[in-house]
Amino acid sequence: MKVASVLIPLPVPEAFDYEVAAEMAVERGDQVAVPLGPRLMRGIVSEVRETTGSNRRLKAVEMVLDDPRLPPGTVDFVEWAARWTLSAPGEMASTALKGLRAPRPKPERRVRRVEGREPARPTASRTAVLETLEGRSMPGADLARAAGVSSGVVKGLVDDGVLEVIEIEAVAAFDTPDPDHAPSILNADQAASASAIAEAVEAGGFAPFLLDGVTGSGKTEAYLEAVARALRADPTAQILILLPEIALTQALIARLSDRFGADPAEWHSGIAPPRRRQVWEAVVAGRCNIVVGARSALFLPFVNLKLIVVDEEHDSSFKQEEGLVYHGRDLAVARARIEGAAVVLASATPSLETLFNAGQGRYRWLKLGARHGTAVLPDIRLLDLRQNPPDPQTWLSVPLREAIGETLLKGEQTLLFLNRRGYAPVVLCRACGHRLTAPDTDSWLVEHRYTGRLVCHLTGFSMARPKTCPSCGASDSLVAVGPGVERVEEEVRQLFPEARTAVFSSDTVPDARAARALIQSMIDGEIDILVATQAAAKGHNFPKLTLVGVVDADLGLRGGDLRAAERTFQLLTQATGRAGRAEIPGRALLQTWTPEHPVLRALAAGDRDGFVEAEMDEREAASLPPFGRLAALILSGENAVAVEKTAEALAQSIPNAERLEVYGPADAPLALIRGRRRKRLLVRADRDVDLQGFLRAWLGRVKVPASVRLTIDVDPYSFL
DNA sequence: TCCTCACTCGCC
DNA sequence: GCGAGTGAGGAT
Repeated sequence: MKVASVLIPLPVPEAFDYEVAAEMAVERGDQVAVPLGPRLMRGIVSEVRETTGSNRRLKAVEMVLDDPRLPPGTVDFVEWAARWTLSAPGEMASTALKGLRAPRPKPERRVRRVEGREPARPTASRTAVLETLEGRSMPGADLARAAGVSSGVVKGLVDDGVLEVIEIEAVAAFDTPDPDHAPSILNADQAASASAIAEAVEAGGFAPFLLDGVTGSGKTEAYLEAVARALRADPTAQILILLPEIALTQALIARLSDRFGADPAEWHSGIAPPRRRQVWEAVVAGRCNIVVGARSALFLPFVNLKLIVVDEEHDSSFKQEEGLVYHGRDLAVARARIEGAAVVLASATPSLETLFNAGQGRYRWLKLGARHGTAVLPDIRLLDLRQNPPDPQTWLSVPLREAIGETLLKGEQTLLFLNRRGYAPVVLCRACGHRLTAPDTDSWLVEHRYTGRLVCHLTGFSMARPKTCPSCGASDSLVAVGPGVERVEEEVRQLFPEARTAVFSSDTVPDARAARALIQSMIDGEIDILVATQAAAKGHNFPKLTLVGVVDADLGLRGGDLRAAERTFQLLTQATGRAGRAEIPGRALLQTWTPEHPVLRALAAGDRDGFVEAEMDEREAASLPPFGRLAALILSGENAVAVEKTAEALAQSIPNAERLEVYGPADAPLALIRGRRRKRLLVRADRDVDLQGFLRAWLGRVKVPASVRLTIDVDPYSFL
């Protein structure tokens, strides 16, 4: 008997077996319809085998669906990713079918001439229509407009049988990229890096690289040259370029279009579903060479994947925290290994994990030298707020104000960086000290003056600012505490009323189009002072920007997060790297209360190696990543007792293991979100311990009731 | 004694 | 994810 294992998009731990009728041709990767209980479900065949029968009576595969078969590498990858993240393989598999959810784009209806038919009554309008059409076909409405007649005339000709309506299936054409369209002139470092990558692609097989170069050193040109050479060697090669954020895709797509004379395919959650379907079908058919996308593009059904680039690889946006929990960078390396492809992790501030792998020789380390052209790294200085404290209720110290004024006088631009949305991060009552929070949630409400509302950044809850304190009832007692970008902009406008200011945050820039518009007006010099969250710290190039002021360089160094120092270093490096990218040298001023902090000292000295060395030593001493591995278990539920009991049950059944410890259960830092109690356990293991195996054994011993949700986060980034 | 509702389990 | 099965508690 022939049996197929089928991955079904449900939270079940394994594939289900189905009998395959003798005459039915089924292969691994096929999409099939299978009965499950009373329903029919779409599934993906993970294995087909001959058996002599089984204990269990199997249902039969209903039919093989007409949709494309997933390539073997895609199925391997999905199964590996499910094992790695301890998630249901069928759910992981269904992410590889995301492109098929939408209907195909509607076929276009056009009219064309029917051979040999003439209008019975050739009026002037009808003749005009037929002359406009000539031998072509076009949409009826367009034809009527072009001929200067109403659409009724065209319809009349169709009714007469002179014209006929045809439907044209919209098969998206992806132009073939031309590797020789507009090559860049590379410096020696760039050329050497591009060659190393290209040679690995041509040789075939898994080859991981770290492409390491400061902002402006030309990483993009280097990897695009490698892409060009890969395409020259194999015109059917497929290349995936991953970016941490959708907002960055447009700029890269424009560069790819310039370089290759063809638009790459774009893939992320912002793309309309019918278009996604076109991209998905083109990728699986090998009709599309280059895809630029967010982390979900890793699950596309590539048939000849040769190279993956993970740009800004250190960016924690690659970590998906909701639904399936995975890290796009780590999965990119895994996919490359499975497909036998090259993978390039590119960054000016690589993650410690990647630096560790490069240092150990697991990744080839490609270094790019100085900035392109004449631009030099900005002069970075710390402003000690203990010596220059800002006035009460203001956040800009005198030296920073003076620097902004000088920059303004010279007609150059300033970026003030503060990684805090809204007007004020906390609203509290002066009468009773109560801090306003969202209902049933432990996180503070942030005041937004533009919208006049108090917003919870965690749950999205918002409310009008109350007149009286909800806790003690005092009136006019609520005060906004601390600065957000809106409040800093208010201060700037008071100090420099003549300056043109703008705020760049996810509130003022809700989508990619708005981001592009704001970035363009910055480039065009229509803004003098831009106050921005991290949304503007990444990847953009502002030629007239010469001053970057970091309002609160200590933000992010507080708190016990494993990666707090690393993240701060990366963010501030990116932010200060915005200054002076063109002809004019730039400077960066960092306001801090702790100028002696090693991260800030390393930053001011431009000493990345010094920072990395110090941070690596600390991690090694504590056996934390990259020297050890972590996994977090988060239990949550509305029933606090059930959550508590489950956490206790887990703590009671920890399997024996060497070189591995379990911490907790403890209240999660945000112990209450949307009325759900949260408990957390943390596992630390040495690098060579089978962490996933341990977790599987552990979870096999404990029954988690349906009222409690268990989230497993292997290699966690967020410690909430 | 019957009915409702919340929860649990299996689905191949 | 969904439907069938189960058992406790309430109204009749």
